[in-house]
Amino acid sequence: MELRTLRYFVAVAEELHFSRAAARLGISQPPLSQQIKALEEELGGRLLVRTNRRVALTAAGELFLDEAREVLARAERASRLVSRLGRGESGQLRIGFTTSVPLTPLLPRTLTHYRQRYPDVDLRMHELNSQRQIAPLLEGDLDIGIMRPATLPPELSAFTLIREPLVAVVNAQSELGASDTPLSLAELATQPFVYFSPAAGTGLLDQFNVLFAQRGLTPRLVQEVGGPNTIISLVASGLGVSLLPESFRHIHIDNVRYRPISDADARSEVWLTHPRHHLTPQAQHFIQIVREAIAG
Amino acid sequence: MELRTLRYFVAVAEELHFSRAAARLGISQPPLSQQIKALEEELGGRLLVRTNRRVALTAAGELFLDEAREVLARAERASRLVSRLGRGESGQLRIGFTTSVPLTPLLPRTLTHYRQRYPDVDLRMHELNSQRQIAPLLEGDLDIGIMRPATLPPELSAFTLIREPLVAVVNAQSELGASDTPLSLAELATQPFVYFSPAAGTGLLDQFNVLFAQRGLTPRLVQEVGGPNTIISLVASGLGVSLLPESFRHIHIDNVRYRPISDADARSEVWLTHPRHHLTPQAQHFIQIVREAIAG
DNA sequence: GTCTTTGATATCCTTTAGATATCATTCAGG
DNA sequence: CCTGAATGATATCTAAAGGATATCAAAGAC
Repeated sequence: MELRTLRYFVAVAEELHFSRAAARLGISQPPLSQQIKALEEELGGRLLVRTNRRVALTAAGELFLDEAREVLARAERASRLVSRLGRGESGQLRIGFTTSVPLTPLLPRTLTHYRQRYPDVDLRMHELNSQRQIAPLLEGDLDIGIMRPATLPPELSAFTLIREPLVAVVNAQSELGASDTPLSLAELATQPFVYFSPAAGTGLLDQFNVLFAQRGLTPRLVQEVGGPNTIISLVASGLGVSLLPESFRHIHIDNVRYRPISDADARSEVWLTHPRHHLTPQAQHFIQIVREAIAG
Repeated sequence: MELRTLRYFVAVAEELHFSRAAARLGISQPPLSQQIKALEEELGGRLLVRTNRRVALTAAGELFLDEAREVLARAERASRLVSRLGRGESGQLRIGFTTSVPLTPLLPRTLTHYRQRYPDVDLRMHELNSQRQIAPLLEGDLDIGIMRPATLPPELSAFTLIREPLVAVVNAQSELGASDTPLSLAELATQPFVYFSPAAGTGLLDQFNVLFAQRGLTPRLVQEVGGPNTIISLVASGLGVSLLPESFRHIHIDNVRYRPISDADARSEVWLTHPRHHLTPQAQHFIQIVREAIAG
């Protein structure tokens, strides 16, 4: 017994007429008669009484009609549900992101598009620093990570979403805060620094260290903190200077001034990171949309 | 999508191993891979992730596994239910019978056998006189009628279950009640008669009329009654004589004596009547068993 | 009685499922 | 790091099942 058989039987039971049912099914009448006959043989009893040019259901046929409809409905429902899920039109999408990412227009814009295109996907956003996104990505607890550059295990793959210059964060009342002109890293390194602690897990710290090390500079850290907002606050209070991606310019705080960096390699990136293989369809769609947003 | 596809998918999802699943299904591995692939294409998404010699379910696959099991279970249930009903192992059987029938051992014996063989059939016995069984038989409200000979419409068919002699029912105190020897219809016809009214609907009345008319006898009816028990009671009270099938001998009432009839054609029959075509399987089985009981 | 309707039957063809042989990938173990 | 076993994918062929066409048989309708 196959679903086709059930579809055929339901058609005949509804039309009570083999030829009409066959036309409805888009097949010719003889195979339909044969299929019904085979079904009756398999079940071991008549489902239809073919009498004097009239077709009627037996008691068994009545019962089977109900049951067959039920089975077909369930099968169709299963197909629909799984199809939607498999096509990434439902289900969920779990995205990790760092603090700085919502400051750029790219992510909000992408999320808006994605929501419009896939309104039935349950979108779960998790604010996590770069390091803390890696384990969930590996374990399948996160589908996509949006993070600063980091050393990734080979199971993860990434591409650059945003490339932005670094800017100096200085106190407006301080010596360096007197101007808006570009500043070199060497100049900046003369000042006491407020920066992330290694425990903060951000990829920016690595970049920071590399940049200064390449120039033989060792800035004096006066305070290690956990988050960029704290950095900016402490700069505002005059504790020292800092170096952050340009998107933090969106954070306006009294007494804080952002100055461009003249060094050409003082740039930072935002990565989209994902498991190298076996992306969920939802994640594939998200990546598709984010790529469109970058291109457009 | 067919049930076979679902069975295949469930096997793979349970084994998480194509070759083992194929072995379990009794097919070889390549067609199984192809069927799963085709299923995934139809649904528009992956159900299984084939990674490094390990097979795992996707989210869509997990969902589809549940759904597929459900569909298969329902289909099997439908098949089982309908099969039982269609084979006459469940459902119901409605039998009409006249008053005299339970007096013979045939019907109780047949019912016992039938119940043993088909314990799940809902057996409904309706005590109805011969005439009143015809309409329900025609309209499908009765599957089988057990009745006295009657004129049947062509849609009904009958065969003889029991052939039994008629006996005179006489009052023990009366002149005819003095002996047990055979009596002729002519002798009996000299006495006042107690018999069925035409409204009683019994086939016996027709036979009665024919028997006497053939001999040019016109017995004097002193009382028309509705049922055989009333006839016997009235004979007991001395109102007259009567003529009944031998099975009524089982009814022992004081002052009533049964005497054989010497006329060879003074016999009656019990018929099993049924719709000529389209017997339900339950009815077919009952007829089969009743025939065995007659033969054995 | 003849014609039309309608399901069943017979035969052939097309499609699809399944078998066999082989390949590609991966991972275990030396 | 290389070799070999394990395992799913691919290619090709065969067998079976589904479906089409032609025709028949039974039963009402006129």
